[in-house]
Amino acid sequence: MSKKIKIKDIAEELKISVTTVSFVINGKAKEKNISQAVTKKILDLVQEWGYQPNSLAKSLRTGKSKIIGFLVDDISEPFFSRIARLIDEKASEHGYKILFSSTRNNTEKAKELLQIFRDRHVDGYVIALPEGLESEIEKLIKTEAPVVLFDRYVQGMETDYVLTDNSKIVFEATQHLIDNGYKNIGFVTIETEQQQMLDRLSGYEQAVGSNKQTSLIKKIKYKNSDNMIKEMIDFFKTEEQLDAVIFAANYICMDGLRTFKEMNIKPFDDLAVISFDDFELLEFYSPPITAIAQPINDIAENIMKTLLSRLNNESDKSQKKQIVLPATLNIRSSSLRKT
Amino acid sequence: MSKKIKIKDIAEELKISVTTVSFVINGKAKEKNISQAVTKKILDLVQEWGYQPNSLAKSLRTGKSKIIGFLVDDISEPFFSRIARLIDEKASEHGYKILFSSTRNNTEKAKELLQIFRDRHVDGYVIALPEGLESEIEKLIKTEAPVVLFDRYVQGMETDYVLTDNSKIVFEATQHLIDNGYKNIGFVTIETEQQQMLDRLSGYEQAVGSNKQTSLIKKIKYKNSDNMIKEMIDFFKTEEQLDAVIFAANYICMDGLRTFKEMNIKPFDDLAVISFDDFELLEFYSPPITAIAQPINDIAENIMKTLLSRLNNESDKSQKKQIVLPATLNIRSSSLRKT
DNA sequence: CTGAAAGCGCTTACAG
DNA sequence: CTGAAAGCGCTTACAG
Repeated sequence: MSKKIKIKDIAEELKISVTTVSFVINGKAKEKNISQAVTKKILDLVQEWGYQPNSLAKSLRTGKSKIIGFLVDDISEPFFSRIARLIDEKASEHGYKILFSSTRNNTEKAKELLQIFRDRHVDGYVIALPEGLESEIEKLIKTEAPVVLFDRYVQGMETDYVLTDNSKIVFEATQHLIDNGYKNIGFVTIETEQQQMLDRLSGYEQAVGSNKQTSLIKKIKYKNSDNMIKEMIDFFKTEEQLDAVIFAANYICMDGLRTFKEMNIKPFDDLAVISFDDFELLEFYSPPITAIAQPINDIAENIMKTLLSRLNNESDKSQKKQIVLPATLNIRSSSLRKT
Repeated sequence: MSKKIKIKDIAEELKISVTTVSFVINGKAKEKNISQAVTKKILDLVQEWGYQPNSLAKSLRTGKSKIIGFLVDDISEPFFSRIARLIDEKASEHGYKILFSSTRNNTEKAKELLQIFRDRHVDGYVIALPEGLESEIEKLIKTEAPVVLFDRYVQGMETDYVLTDNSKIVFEATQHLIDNGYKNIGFVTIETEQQQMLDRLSGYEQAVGSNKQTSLIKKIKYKNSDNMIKEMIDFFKTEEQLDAVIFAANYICMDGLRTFKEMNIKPFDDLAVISFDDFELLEFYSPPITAIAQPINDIAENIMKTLLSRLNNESDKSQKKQIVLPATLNIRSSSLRKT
């Protein structure tokens, strides 16, 4: 293996100073008035030897690590892993890499991770805010490092974030059911303070309310699948009049479908169904299930646009960017009008 | 925000040398015969001030970054993102973090990424080998940094790896179909040199061969979904005698299901089906589809066990660890015997 | 038992 | 136009 080449080696070989080499490598040849001849000589040798600056030393000196910390509940959730991929692509284009970790709904762990990220001098953060971490994040935001939140937010928190317009699209989804003649629409969500979940709920409530229908809400304490299913069976048994149901998130819908299996409920025939979050399964289910699709590409793009402009100091720091993106309702058979 | 504390600050406050502070912080108090009193004084102040060593400086000095590079085709593929989560968990327990990137089937990009990882001095690598990167990886392996491959491998390559026993489980799956009376079993795979795909194919061929059945293999050049579907339609139309089919991977099965939709083929009724890789959709499909499940937990565990033992120099470097784990056949309705 | 000092590989203010 | 040197914050061989 070729021994690691240092800037000093280049300088010595060419009998010039490391300063000059450093300037040229960092593209400051023009600015620093380095002669064409010297510049070329350096670049050629760099090429020939395949010199790569030691990024650790660079980071230590400049205080920039070119690393972005990505913090979510669980990287294996499709929504998060897709965002991860897209963000990584964009980041790579700009010389950044992503350090990720999953908090697994554990506040203590999340705090630790934040500490580790800080300790490793990540240049910026992309975070789906876990519950209970609000004050830590507030502290973090006061730091120099830019922070972009997504998916979750806290009302009144002054920071950059990128969200889906949860309340609006759930309003539309509910209205779609109402328009198709459904009169007893249930809404299954979890017991939580997470603002995005509350927004989804409020979209439902507004639609139901403005149509003078009764709201039928089931809030389940999220522990595990078994518990979710038990609670849902209970809900579906109690509320016999139900003719439609909206599941407020991916994992809730999954457990909803498990419940259907258990209770032998057939979407559309027995109950109209809409899922928040679209995933492949819904398309292939029989009948195919109507779903709200979050604009994953747009979300990732806006996260990175915001973050990069912060990292490059292109935007006014005191002016926070708060972006709310529209979602789409993918209408399939499960929510059609009964004829 | 509190100014970042350095080791020097601690030393000055306590009127001792940084050497002593460094020894204590790194748990070498005993070894270096630092007095109890001094040790306690230091530890208390570290606690009080919340001192965290600058990991960049530490890395530069020691040459260890405590970062593991994770390289896969696409982090958003469920198989990979699940492995990512599990690996991150284990790594975190040992003070390591994961830097990830997706190669997106782009050899050039993969090479770049490897270079970046090297440049960032990652301590170890976990890689699902992309095609065309064999020689790069060989080079990497000769380096000091430990490399653990998973999912993919190259025959004859001397390295640590963790694999699923592809050929055996596909043999079993094929045999299962044969035992259930199927006589014209097709196998849909992609045109590739990837060893794990060839192993799956060979499992099929052995089973079919040893039962004196004819092999019906469709190798599709992987470009995109549309192309896959087109080719599959072609295959299913040509091979009319087909009474069962095995899809050699997750994404092939997805396109297979799309093809079924297009052609109005119903699994089991029209064609017995088995998928390599189990995912939620298959369980909910009607009828539920039999699938080969890779032992994700075991894979992740073995990757990290191997990697950590290398990182700690606990195992003989010349002795490579090659682990092959058994998979499971989850039998569902799509492959049952026709009565 | 403890400390002064070199060095990891860079960048950059300063000097000429 | 170019260079000598300080310094980022650590660790550790060496000295006492």
